[in-house]
Amino acid sequence: MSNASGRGGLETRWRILDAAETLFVEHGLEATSMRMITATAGVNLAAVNYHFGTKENLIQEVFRRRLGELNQRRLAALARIEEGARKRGARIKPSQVLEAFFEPSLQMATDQTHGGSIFMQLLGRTYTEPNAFVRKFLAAEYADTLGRFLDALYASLPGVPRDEILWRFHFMMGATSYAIAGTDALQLFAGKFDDEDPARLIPRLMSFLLGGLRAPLPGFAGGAEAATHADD
Amino acid sequence: MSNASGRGGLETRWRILDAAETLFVEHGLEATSMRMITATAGVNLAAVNYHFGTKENLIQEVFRRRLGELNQRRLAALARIEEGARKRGARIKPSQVLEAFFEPSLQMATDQTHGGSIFMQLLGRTYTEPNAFVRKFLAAEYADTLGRFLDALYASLPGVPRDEILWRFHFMMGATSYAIAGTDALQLFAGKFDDEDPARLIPRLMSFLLGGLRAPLPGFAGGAEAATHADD
DNA sequence: TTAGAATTCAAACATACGTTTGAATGAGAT
DNA sequence: ATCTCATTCAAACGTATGTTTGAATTCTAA
Repeated sequence: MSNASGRGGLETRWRILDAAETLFVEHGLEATSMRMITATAGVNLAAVNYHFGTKENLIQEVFRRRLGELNQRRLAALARIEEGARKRGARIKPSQVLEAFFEPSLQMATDQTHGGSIFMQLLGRTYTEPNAFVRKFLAAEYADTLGRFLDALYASLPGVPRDEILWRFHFMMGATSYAIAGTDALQLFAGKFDDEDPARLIPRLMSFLLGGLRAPLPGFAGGAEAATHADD
Repeated sequence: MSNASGRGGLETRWRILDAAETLFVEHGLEATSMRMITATAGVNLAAVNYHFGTKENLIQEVFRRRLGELNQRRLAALARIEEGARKRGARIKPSQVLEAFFEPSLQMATDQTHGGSIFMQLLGRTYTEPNAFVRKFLAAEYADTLGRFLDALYASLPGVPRDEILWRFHFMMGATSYAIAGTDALQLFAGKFDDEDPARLIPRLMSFLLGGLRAPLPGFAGGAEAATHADD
């Protein structure tokens, strides 16, 4: 092995990852230079290339470090509700699927103590990242989790066309990304945003997402789902 | 005046604006260089600085060119429904406000003939742009329109706390941006996206947005609006 | 204590960036 | 035809980028 605890390679790696994560949120991926990162981290310029090879690899590591835990929490929550439904012999409710997917990210985003709150801002902004390699990497990193959740959602909404479910899931991810990525756009018109309790964001968004999912299908008279109406 | 029709300064300006618009969508604002723009436009490198001064000014011009028309269409639609409601002595319906705001952008985004479809992709991605000056510029450019629509939405939902309305409008903008900015994120998991008719996006999204707006308020028993009750 | 590997460091690498310059070119007006 | 002014052009400007290098330093293990 290389080094023990205090100094040495391992801490340098973490300092770089933390600095990069913060700077990526503030300035974006491309606009954040290696020199900004190493200066913020308090390490030598060459340390990034020594520990990560290239800037692209560093970006991937910044995402991988948090995304793995996030998706594991999501899949664990999904397994839990699937198990509960199996025991009761009932079908999973769509609201449960949404909660299993979106609540972990919202908790990560609003948890002050956890370092992930900065990362969730970054992730929310990066979904629409034009950079090709970042999009490819994110899509690959998400493939399994997203596929599992879509299947669960299909199963929870038997009569509803899969296209419609897919689109609505897409819309929901957009609303969530906005909610997490920052309120800058609207903050100018209503100063009430900042003094709000960030924990209230979760029920607010979940309520909105469920309403959108249950909305009547376009061109249909009936609604997308009849089962839930349980969320007070 | 300087030049007549075919060649000359005016056409150069437009070629640069069109090229920049397209490249900004593909690569992002920072990753698009002056040399890429001028090469695509088929003009000399110095032409950008000659006609627009700096790259930042060019970015602003790219947005201003389309954003003015978009917001004028929105405000015209809002004035129309306000006039109609005034004549009937009735209150404006929230769904009408949403349609007045979101439909013009969706039409611009899905209209193949209009050059604005590329721009709407750009706009959707830029809402979460980390670049400070772009965010400030966009916020200023949107201030009037957004204020007018929020007031109309408040008036259409008396009884509902303004904070909740503000948040939900924020969520709706997120869902819309995602819908417009591209389906790349989900396209990998279901190949059904591309062969869809883009015109169907409008009713799909509008239905989702209305469902989200009408969802029960978090911590309340009743719904945000009593008019619809249409789900399931 | 010493050998050896891992890590840090200052300096330089080649390349790309946005911008500026000054001469060449074009068309319109006198 | 000549003057004039807007525009185009090739070339260079200074600066910043990501990456590499080779020597100095630090830590680990024998």
